[in-house]
Amino acid sequence: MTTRIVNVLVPVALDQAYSYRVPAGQELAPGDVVTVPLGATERTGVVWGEGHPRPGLHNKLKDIIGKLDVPPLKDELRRFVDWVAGYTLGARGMVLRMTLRMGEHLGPARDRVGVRLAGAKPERMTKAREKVLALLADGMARAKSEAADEAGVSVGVIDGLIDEGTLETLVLPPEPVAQPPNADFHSPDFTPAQNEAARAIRATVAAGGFSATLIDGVTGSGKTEVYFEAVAENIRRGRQSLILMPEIALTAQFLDRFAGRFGVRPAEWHSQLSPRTRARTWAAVAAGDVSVIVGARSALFQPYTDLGLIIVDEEHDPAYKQEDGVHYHARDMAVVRAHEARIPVVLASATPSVETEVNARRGRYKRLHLPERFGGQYLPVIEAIDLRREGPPRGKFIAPRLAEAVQTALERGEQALLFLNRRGYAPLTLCRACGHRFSCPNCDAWLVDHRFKRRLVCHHCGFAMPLPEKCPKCEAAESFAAVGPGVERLAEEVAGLFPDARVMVLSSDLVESVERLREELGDIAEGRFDIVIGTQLVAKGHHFPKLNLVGVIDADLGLSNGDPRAAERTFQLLHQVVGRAGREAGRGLGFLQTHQPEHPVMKALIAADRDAFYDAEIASREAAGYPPFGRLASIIVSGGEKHEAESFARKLAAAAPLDDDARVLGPAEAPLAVVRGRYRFRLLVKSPRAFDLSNYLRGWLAHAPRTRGTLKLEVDIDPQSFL
DNA sequence: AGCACGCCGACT
DNA sequence: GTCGGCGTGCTC
Repeated sequence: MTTRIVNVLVPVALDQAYSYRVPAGQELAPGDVVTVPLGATERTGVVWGEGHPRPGLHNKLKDIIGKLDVPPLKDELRRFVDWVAGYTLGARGMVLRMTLRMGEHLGPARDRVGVRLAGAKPERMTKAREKVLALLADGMARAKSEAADEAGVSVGVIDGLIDEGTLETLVLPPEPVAQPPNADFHSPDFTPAQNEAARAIRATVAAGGFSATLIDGVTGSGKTEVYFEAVAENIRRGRQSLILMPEIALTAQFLDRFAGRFGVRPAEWHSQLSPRTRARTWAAVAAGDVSVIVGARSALFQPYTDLGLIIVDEEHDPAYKQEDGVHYHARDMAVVRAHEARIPVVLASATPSVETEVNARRGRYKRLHLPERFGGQYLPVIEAIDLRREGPPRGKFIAPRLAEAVQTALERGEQALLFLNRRGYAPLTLCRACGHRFSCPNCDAWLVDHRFKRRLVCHHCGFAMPLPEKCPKCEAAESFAAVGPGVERLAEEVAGLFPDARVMVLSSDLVESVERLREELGDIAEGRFDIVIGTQLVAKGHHFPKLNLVGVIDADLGLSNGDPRAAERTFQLLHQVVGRAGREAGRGLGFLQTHQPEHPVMKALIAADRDAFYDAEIASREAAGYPPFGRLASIIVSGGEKHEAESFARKLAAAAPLDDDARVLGPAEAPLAVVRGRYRFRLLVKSPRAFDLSNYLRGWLAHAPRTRGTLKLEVDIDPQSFL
């Protein structure tokens, strides 16, 4: 009898599935999760298909060790893994790894100890014991810790009652990861526009099959409530729903909103889950016990048994792009997965990505437009402050007109937000005597002065040093000058202008913990601060009812870096930030301090003419052949030695196959030429939209020289940033 | 990605 | 003389 051979994909950096012998009597099918020997260790892998005996490999074949007691990965998911690997040029094993990140110990869940009344009265009665007995009088079993909590006593009391025989213990079934949501728990009051959108999206879900829908509406227009209707419809049909969010937007506030609509909180999936919860959630998703999961991008790779709907909230958010390991864009892959599974995908945004906007304009995506804010929420009036004509005094960063507006807000007892997307005190420190500039020893970047922490810090590698007494070059004392503003410096200026105002500075490096940040945001919402100074941390999340004024200190900040998405990013970020003004009072005011008020981004924001921005941006992308009108890939070659990295990048470029449709640009020094002591060179590949760029790159790299030593090569299809 | 193997510098 | 640094190459 010949032994059966199967191919098993292991979650390591291998593109190939390896062949293993199936022990006699072992039943295996594609998708089964198995343990196999690999090198010196054992790994968990997935049966990817039938294997065939290959000469020369005979005596190398090892036996499958065993099969795990979890549901097999669906064909649909395996195809998705293959597709993502093929598209991104990542090793298939590394893509599979994302679906198997479920915690190592998938074994049976730890027993939960429950208690219930057994009968016998305790010899000694105490207040605490009375409380426990009263609670358990109904005869129902409860988890030990729950019973203690609810009775308001310590577990010691429970243990005492168990010892006396008053209570008995039993093994409780494991607690479900999430309770089943109720599609009809609460029916929201909708405006006519929302009603129409909700009706349309329910119909889309009911129709089934692949479709892509953009829910397009400003913050406060009820996008979430509308896509909840899609989720509700999908729940009624008994299928699983995935709601993707940028990690940072996955807040308690959102989970509560979900609970308000569906009666229970959804299951969560993100990087901060404990290993145990991770494993249980994975198993529950694979078993079909979870109906709705809300998660960050990695939730896309979960082993759903019957996924019926994917929502991508804030679809334009740059956080959807994974920049390390397998480079993938979760929004794009969500569309692919939906297509693969033949289910609807819903994208939601107030400022869609240009890609999505183009798809909506061309009718490839259905657009559901939610035109206005509801519940007394209004859009702010936006004005530019032309820094060439009415800029602040030298060394200051708040223009007189903005300062006046802040003063007015304070007099009215309202809040003001000053937005500056730059951490620290000043982005550059130089010596006035000799011109020496402090730069990072490991990176091609200036050291940022962080006065609160009394350090000069590199934002790319984390290098930090105290500011020396004297200039390290010319030894001049007291000669340092801070150049440019950061939020800390802005706080100093604000303290000088408005000495009585209560000021809060919010910046990621000043955040101690997520809970602390939540408290601080809560404090702001409740009006315990007058002026908030913040980086992009303040752009999303909490709603501040008393905030009516937003001042953008440097609206041009993101525009200058030669990145093809700079304008889009800036528009999205500033739109979100100024949109925070006046959501309740209806007299929101936003100021953009800019050197280029005629820039399409500024003009569109000021005129509240979003379409004007998209028109201009789409036209310029089309003219340049940039996405979505063409394809783009970047290859970063890096190495510890500059010459070595550069010459390898040149050899790589020289090895590029000739093709009329593929243009290879570079190598050029990457915009961040040195990071963490590694020299970086970048190649860009441009092609028409219809060209299979992934395949071209695969062919190229297969015959390109191999990296040696410290050299590293990173391929990024659809790069989102050129850094 | 792990992990072992292997070849050069400072130490119980 | 060995311990251990991490560069290189392999994993059915």
